[in-house]
Amino acid sequence: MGDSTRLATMGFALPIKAETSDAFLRQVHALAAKTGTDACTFFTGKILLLAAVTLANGLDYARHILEDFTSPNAFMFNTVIRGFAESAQPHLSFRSYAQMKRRALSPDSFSFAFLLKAAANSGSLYAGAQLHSHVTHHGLDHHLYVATTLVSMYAECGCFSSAKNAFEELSHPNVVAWNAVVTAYFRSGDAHGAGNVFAQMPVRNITSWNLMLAGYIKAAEFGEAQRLFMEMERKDQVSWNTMIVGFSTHGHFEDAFIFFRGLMSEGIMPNEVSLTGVLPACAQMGAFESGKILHGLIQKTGMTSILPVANALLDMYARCGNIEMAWRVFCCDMAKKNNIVSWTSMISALAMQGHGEEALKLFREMVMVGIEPDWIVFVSALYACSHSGLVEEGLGLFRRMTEEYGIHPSVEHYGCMVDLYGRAGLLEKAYEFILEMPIKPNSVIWRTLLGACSIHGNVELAEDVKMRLAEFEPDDSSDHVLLSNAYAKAGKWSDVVDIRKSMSERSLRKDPGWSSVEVNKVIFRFIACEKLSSVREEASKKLEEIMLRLRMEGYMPQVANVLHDIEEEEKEDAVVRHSEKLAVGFGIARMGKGETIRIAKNLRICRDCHEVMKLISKVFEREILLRDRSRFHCFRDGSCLCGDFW
DNA sequence: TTAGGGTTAG
Repeated sequence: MGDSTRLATMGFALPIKAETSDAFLRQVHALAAKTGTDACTFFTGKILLLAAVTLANGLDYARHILEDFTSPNAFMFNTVIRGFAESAQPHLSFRSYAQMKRRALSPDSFSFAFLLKAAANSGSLYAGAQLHSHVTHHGLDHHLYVATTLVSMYAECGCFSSAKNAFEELSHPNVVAWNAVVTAYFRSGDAHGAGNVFAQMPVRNITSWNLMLAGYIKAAEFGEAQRLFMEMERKDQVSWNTMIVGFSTHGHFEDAFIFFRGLMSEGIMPNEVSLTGVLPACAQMGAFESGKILHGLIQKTGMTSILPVANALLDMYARCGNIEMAWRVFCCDMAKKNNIVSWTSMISALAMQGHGEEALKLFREMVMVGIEPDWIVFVSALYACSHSGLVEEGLGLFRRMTEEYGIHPSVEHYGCMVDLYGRAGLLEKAYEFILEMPIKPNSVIWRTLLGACSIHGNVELAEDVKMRLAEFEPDDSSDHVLLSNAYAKAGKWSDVVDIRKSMSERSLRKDPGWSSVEVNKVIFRFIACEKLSSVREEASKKLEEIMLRLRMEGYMPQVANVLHDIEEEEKEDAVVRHSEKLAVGFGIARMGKGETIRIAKNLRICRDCHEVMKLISKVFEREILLRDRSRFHCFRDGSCLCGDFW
């Protein structure tokens, strides 16, 4: 067989999703040029397709091949248009389309399917509407595939009425077109309308059901999603994954676990989507033991080399406070290449434990190995600085972010800077910084400063900031609490009482705080004001015992003098029954002495709880690892590794 | 040899 025949045959044999190396493809192409095989549109078309789909810089390569080609056909252009449509720069598809027209080639239904996808992916209604008129001009607006893509494009670009019109153009829509219009309803925020269309559908397939699940969950209609899920005669892996991911991302972690177990008990093997769904639930809840079991499963199924899975695993260990295991995942599997997500998780992990210097070292290492920092990793690096009191380093980093990397600071970066000054006690600097910000400060920025005022007891500034915050959300209870903490820190008890009273009168309550603790691989979550249950009773009883013992050791609650004027009921909710105290009580009741009590909390720990945890660790000889909204606290022998800086 | 609808990490 001659070279040219062999190469042409290869054109047929090369599978599209093949793992192809850049060198191999270029070699094949060069050989083809020598033998004249590259004149074959079929062969070169396939090369273009392979380059566009599988190579890192394949699109530019493909475009160059196409430019040099004497007589390209529509297929070749479609391939490159498709490649760009799915890339990070979908608008480049339009350039290839222009080139196609310059070469006097007529776009077909395939071209428009890809081009409309490009318009959808770039969110450009302008481009989409223009393409629509080209579609009409070519008489393709009733084409099933093109019209379906039109529906999706308009929905994606936020133009619901046009999406509906495009659908109504179809005299015989098939199930895919129906599905597209249901998705369009959800996109427009009309879950009820989507439900009506779903009810009218002449035929449904499993995807119709699955997109209803996803739509209801995105609309926070969890009950509807559950009801539909129960009604489904057949559930595939996507159905289960939709529930796991959906419930997990909306903070319903227990439900995410239930669906994950449901998937397993159906005999379906969890895939990377199931795991990237359930691992964040473990991470948020601090479910270390459950996370370890998942790690075993991941190793057994060879998924450690799948980067999103490895990164979710790394983040789980980081958020469960096990930095050693996080390191192990970060370093171990040589088959996977850590990307910026892995580095960011590792940097945050170190920062959360107060290892600011090490976090910054890792950041520098990341830059050294050639990873271009993005805005998120800068948030983590700045967070590392603020949590370890590294003011100069933080300032330098903030400057370099713009000067060297051209990243314009977002409100998150400004927040870190305010925190950096604020925690370090440079409150006036923080205040000036906010006033000089080129973007309008939001409530988070002001609340960060208010938090710093409360730590340092600067009442005057706290009052000013509180006034500014009232413009945003006057009824936000956390602002009142922060101001009252500032008064407390400054010893102004009567002001504390006034605030608490006014909160009580206006029935402002704190966000329900929760804390979770893992006992024997089972997670127990305690919520501040929930009704009595047997578990809660057990925790409360133990807590009373513990507090009695602590009082005997000389502990005085920091709130005793704060709350003397407050209604009895209010006292109940207050510091005495903070959820982290219940969690630790439950941990002591149920766990053996040598076991670390791991607690995760959704809000920041208060000073009183921090003191109590320190005492418990000493009096009861327990190690307590507590992750709050801000960082990790590790209580051992009567002190915390955070050194009371948080 | 190319297509339309549903689930994926910081």
